Amino acid sequence: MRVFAEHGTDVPVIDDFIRAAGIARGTFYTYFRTTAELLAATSRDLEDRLMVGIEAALADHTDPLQRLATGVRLWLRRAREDQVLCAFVVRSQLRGRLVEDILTRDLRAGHRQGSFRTPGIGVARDLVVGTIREAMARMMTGPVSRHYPDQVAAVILQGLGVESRMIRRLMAMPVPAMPSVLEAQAPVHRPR
Amino acid sequence: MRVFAEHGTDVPVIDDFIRAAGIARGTFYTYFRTTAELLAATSRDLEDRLMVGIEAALADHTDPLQRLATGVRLWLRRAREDQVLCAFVVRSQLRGRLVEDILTRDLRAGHRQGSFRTPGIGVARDLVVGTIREAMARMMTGPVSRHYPDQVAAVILQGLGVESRMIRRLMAMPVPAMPSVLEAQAPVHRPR
Amino acid sequence: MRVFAEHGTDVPVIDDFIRAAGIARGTFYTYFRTTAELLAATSRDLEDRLMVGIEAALADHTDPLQRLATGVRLWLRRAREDQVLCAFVVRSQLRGRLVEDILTRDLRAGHRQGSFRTPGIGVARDLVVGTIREAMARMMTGPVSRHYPDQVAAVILQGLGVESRMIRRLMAMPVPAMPSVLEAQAPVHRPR
Amino acid sequence: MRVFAEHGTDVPVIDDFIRAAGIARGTFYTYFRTTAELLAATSRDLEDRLMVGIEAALADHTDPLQRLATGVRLWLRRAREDQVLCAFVVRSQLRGRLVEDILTRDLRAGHRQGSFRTPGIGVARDLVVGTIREAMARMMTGPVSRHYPDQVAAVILQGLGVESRMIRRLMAMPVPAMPSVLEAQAPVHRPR
DNA sequence: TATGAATGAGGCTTCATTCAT
DNA sequence: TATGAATGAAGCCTCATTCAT
Repeated sequence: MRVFAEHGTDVPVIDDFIRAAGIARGTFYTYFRTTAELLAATSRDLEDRLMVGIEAALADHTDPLQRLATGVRLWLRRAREDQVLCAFVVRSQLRGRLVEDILTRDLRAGHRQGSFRTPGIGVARDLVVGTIREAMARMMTGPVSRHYPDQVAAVILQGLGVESRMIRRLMAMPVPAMPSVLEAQAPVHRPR
Repeated sequence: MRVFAEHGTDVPVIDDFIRAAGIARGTFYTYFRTTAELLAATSRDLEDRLMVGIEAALADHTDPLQRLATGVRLWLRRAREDQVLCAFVVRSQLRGRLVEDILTRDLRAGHRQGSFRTPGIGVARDLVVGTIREAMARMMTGPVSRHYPDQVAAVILQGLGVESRMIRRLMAMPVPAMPSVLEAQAPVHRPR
Repeated sequence: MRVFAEHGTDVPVIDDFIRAAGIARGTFYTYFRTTAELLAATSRDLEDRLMVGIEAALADHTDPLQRLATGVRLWLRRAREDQVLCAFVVRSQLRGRLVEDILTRDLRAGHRQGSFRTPGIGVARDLVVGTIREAMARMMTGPVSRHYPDQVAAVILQGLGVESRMIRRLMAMPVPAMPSVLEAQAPVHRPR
Repeated sequence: MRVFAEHGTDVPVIDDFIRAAGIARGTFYTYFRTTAELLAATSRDLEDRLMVGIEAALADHTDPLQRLATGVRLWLRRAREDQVLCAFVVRSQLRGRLVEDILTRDLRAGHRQGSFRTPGIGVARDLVVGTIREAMARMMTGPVSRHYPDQVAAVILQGLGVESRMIRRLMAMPVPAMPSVLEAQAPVHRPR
């Protein structure tokens, strides 16, 4: 993830990975055929870790509005602490399946119960995903205010049609802790 | 632009351009030193055409809210008609200076006069840029409803804190025509 | 043998053998240092089986003309039943010592007693070996008539100067059975 | 041709060719994608030169027996003077279309008019091709007697059923000169 | 004696860049 | 100013070989 993130416009080459991993050229090919394949595996791994962690933290919440508000705040706070994560997500055009599924489900539920008011689910999703991505692009290039994550979450909710008073109340709530232990639980990659 | 747009993850190579342009290898170097230089020139050209066109259409408007609403609608309508444009912008991470300057100016002005209510200009800008970019990513991959551009514009305005009634009024207004003649006026690139 | 035979122009690699044999990479090196060494062992093994079998079938014959006629017929009949054998011999440029020795001895003896009339032993050997090889190349690529082996044997004898009447008589003789048991007796390869 | 011929068991690598040709690595790929492609082109070129030369020398002859006898003698004499040619043909398993076509035509015609007596055209062809190839394999490894080419031609004709007296008469005839100028007329290879 | 992950030398291929015409 | 063959640096990939288990 770090190698992918650190490389700017130019695509990282296999040499970068083997140097970072401290392995031999040939060893790379025992596990991946191309860097694209490695990118896919890394994305999947990242999504697994991050989204599973957030889901665990949201275990108690059932209200879609609260779930979404808390989920976005958790994601952005986590992102703010990790420029590498931001760079990776921004560069890799990550659109994890798990992210899409959970987000869409909550948007739909919130729409049904009248928490969100947008011209459709798709548009709502584009607002959420696009704004978060742009926020990560900003956090990737430099430090931001401690309040930035919640400010972004607030405009997102505002864009979804949530009332100002409710937004203020949601932002006043404490965010649950993300089980950091999950960070270590990297799924083992099976050699090809 | 088409060559840049059509290339997915992998960066296009000089060969792609000379084949598309029907010129000889050496001729490329009469005009550009690298593909990065060509990309910069293409971006600048695109920005010139698009933003100058929108500015021209907004000539009459002075109210920042109206300017922003109309500008976003024009941009998205134009984008909807041109998948290549969308792909190019999404892929090239284009952040034109002109776009940033005009957008920031209008956001600031609108904020000052109370039209927008967000926790800051930066957050507002991230919402606008991120959502538009995501919308273009969607339009890049397939056709969308005729109403999609205005729906996206509506949630953006909602995210900026504009009242629903006002949004409806703005969306009901006709968009001015973009001087299509500009499309043809590709600024001539001077050989280096 | 099958792996060597199936590979066309390109040389087979160790991976091909371990896959075919169902053994691990490292196990190969317990028995052979290189694929060339394996090829040599395979050739020797093949020669042992084939030539020893033919010699056994020729045990009763002492007349060099009859020995040669019968030996060639046996070889070609055996080859006709086994495309893999043909491919292996054609591809490996096999020139077994045993084959050369026995063939040369019979040609010389037949020459001395006036059965063969050629400008020399070497030329005779080239005719026999070259034609048999070419016949195997033909049988390697597809099925041939049941009579093909004997037809090839006939032109070879004709090339050696044997009279037509004698050729007909030789071809009318039944070929002795090759002790098929030998087929199974693969000499055990001693680990290095 | 020289590079292909000089390499023994091991396949020549692109480096061998660029060194022999005195060109840069990349230049190779302007003309050929693989060494196999180069081999094919070289074979075609060789066949063109050699067979066209022999055909020119046979221009006066119409009798299939005389054509075949002279053609084989010319081929073998030419081969005797050029170990590189021999090595190349033996190694490349060359079976040029032109060779096959002309040979088959003459064998068929000779068969029809009773000059050849073999159990079939295919068998006759295998005898001719196989024996010539084996002769070239011999000439490839070392020098042979001045008479060797004609001796080989003689056993081939004998194998085709030509009478001894006739063979002697044919071998006594002088061989026509092969237009050596053709050697220089290498067909130009078009870049891919 | 079998295993198979790790190794790195050797060969392959692309592609930006030059330059004589 | 256009052309396109030639160039060679840079990165890719295979595969023979080792070695700890």
